[in-house]
Amino acid sequence: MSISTETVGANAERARSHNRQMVLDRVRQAGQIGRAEIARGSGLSTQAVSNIISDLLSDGLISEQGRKATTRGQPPVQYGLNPVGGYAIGIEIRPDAIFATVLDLCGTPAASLRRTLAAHDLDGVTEAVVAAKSAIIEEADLPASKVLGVGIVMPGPFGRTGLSGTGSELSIFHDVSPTDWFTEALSTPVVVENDANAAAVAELVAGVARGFDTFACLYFGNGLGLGLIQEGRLVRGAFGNAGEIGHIPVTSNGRAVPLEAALSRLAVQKHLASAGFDITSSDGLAEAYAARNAALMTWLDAAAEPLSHAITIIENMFDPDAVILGGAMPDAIFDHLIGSVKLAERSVSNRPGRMTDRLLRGASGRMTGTLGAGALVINRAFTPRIAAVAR
Amino acid sequence: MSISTETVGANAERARSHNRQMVLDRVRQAGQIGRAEIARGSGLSTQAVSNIISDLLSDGLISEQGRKATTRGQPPVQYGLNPVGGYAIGIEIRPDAIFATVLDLCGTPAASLRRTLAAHDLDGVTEAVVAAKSAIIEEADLPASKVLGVGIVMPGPFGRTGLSGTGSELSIFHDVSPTDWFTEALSTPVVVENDANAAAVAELVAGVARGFDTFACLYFGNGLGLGLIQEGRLVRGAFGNAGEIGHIPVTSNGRAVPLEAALSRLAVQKHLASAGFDITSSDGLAEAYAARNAALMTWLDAAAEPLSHAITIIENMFDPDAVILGGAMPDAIFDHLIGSVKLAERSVSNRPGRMTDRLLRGASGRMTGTLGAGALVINRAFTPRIAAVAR
DNA sequence: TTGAATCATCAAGTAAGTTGAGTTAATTGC
DNA sequence: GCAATTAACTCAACTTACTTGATGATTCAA
Repeated sequence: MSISTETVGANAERARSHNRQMVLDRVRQAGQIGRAEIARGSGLSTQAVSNIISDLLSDGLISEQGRKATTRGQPPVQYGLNPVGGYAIGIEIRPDAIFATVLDLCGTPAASLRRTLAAHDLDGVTEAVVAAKSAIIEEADLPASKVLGVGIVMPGPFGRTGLSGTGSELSIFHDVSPTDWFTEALSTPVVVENDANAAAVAELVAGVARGFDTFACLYFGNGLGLGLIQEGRLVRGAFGNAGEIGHIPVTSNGRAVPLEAALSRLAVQKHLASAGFDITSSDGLAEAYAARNAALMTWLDAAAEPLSHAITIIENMFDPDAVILGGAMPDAIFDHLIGSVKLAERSVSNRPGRMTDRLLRGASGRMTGTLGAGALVINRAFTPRIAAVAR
Repeated sequence: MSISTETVGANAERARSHNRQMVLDRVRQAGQIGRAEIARGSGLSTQAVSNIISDLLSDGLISEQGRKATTRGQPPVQYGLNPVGGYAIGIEIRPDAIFATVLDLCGTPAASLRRTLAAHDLDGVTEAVVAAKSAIIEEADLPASKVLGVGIVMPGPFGRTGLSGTGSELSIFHDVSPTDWFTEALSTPVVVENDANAAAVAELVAGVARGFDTFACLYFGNGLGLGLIQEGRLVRGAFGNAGEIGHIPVTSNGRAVPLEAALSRLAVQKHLASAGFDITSSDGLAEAYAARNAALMTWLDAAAEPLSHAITIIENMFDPDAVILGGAMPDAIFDHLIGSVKLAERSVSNRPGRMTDRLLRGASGRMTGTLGAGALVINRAFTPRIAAVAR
């Protein structure tokens, strides 16, 4: 049952689709770019690029944006993404609610909604997801033709593993492929990932990881997850469960505990509860931090070390451009952690002449999971597909 | 200076090259396979596959191997790799010596040699590598046209990092790209990787990882490295230094030490030395193990725990098909470790219905680095290239 | 023995990229 | 100010490599 990817052959049709997505991706990465420049960078002739650009123009995915002043010669016409050329729907399934959002091509949210999740069986969840899709399409008034697909984010790990029962995973999908299931139920292209992977893609598409090729996103959900991007693609593992960093044992006060017992949203809530504070919302945490709540500050002091440990593991295992913190914590708390953590000197990431900090705060805020769901779809629209296709 | 990959456009020429490599890879993976089956699996027409097969036949890369008995219809002609259709040269640069080998298309060694390495400056090393290449070509009597390329393995990490000076890395390449340097010096296609990555590819091409898509190879060099394969490709990190697992701190006897201080070839040698045994060769270790040397057995007992810890980290971070042990340890010692290590229950890899053990011993023996150097080239010959090209 | 199923080849057709000549539009240098 | 230079862009013919559909080959099953 391992996820497997298979390389497919190239024919004219697939080559065209590949080239279209490649050109689109170059336009996105550059912001504005001309045809000749794309041709130089891609190894295609300017004529081929010209034809593809004219396709993309008539599909409304890109728009002409003036000419660029150059040193000599005819100034190249610049093209940029047309944000309203396509939309992605992102749906996040949380234990208590379903969140849905619509992102435009640039990854900017155009609408969003929240529905409490009553039933937790397969049919109930499916129905809720289908309803959320219809509702958000209606709310944003999207023509069906502009919907690129639906991204769905749910807690991992997927399938039966040794971690089953430790988190908030959806056991209703233990024996059903969620991707196949929702593709069927929604009759649309569907991408399914866990929250940490989605957060990483959100940062790649519209966050601080724009321009990065290889990075890691340490994600604070209820537990602690890790989204890994290598050469612009998700590192998913053989069964889609890579990045379960929260379950790595660390020693805390001489005892071996899972990392997420020391470093996660639940960990801080538990610590605060034991000090008599019942704080469960992000706003509550932000207020407590603003008020310099003593229990919270103690926890933050204690959290710096396991965080440093986690980052050392990530850096030495992945050699990323940077590690990004994301998820269910107020920005102020992330900033505090980033300021107080002592990064290891013995790390492959401790290199002279770095262009960015080793540790960054994500830009997607606390809705990063839902935004990430949409970002998965956007990302797929920009990813050329000859070579490997998941099956 | 980060390694960057760039997606290129598809044209007829690149599509053909992609398809050739894809077909070749399917032939390799299947052992024996017919044209129609390749067509079904690849999404190409049988006619297209037929044309490519006839190309590969006339290049001598594959051979006809009879017809397969089927239930009905004309029995398909089967094709398999022709081992003598191409050769890869693998060169491993160790601190004290240079090893070279020639592998045929199936990854079987055809010749090998060892040269002591006198000079350690850039020119000296370069000269030795160039000489090793000529010598091994002469020894194996290879026609130039059949040489697919040269794979070079050297200790990492590459470039200036926070780990500089802790291992046996080649500091002469701190400010030169080894790939560019050797491509120039050898005027052949060159692939350069560290020993752990090469070991992983060796297992993928001709070892126990044949058929795996996503796995990890824990490599005992002087230190401890990790080679990661995800969807058939190396996970290299932003700067080619992913997998430096040996530098992750672990607690041993209450002190934080790098993992490789507890678990590596140097670690066992040091432990034996402190007990009065001067054992530095693999044969020596194997003898000591056969004799149940008390100091060695103590070390092995103590090593089980850090090994278990390392595997837990790898499994939860990568969700691999399996973890493979490879490198500079006698098989008997690996087997002992595999038998004695207690794998964590709380792991994404602890799943019901597994097809393989979670922990396997590599098949390449102690020359795995050198074999891996060749395997890098073999692997590249089978990897379709539209999509991403390193630059 | 005939029909179904599958593999295989041929020849014509087609999609998509390439090539090379010619046009457009800007800067540079006299 | 004007010609030369440079670079972007377009058109039309050409090329490559895959697809399609017809035909034949080979085997098993009824």
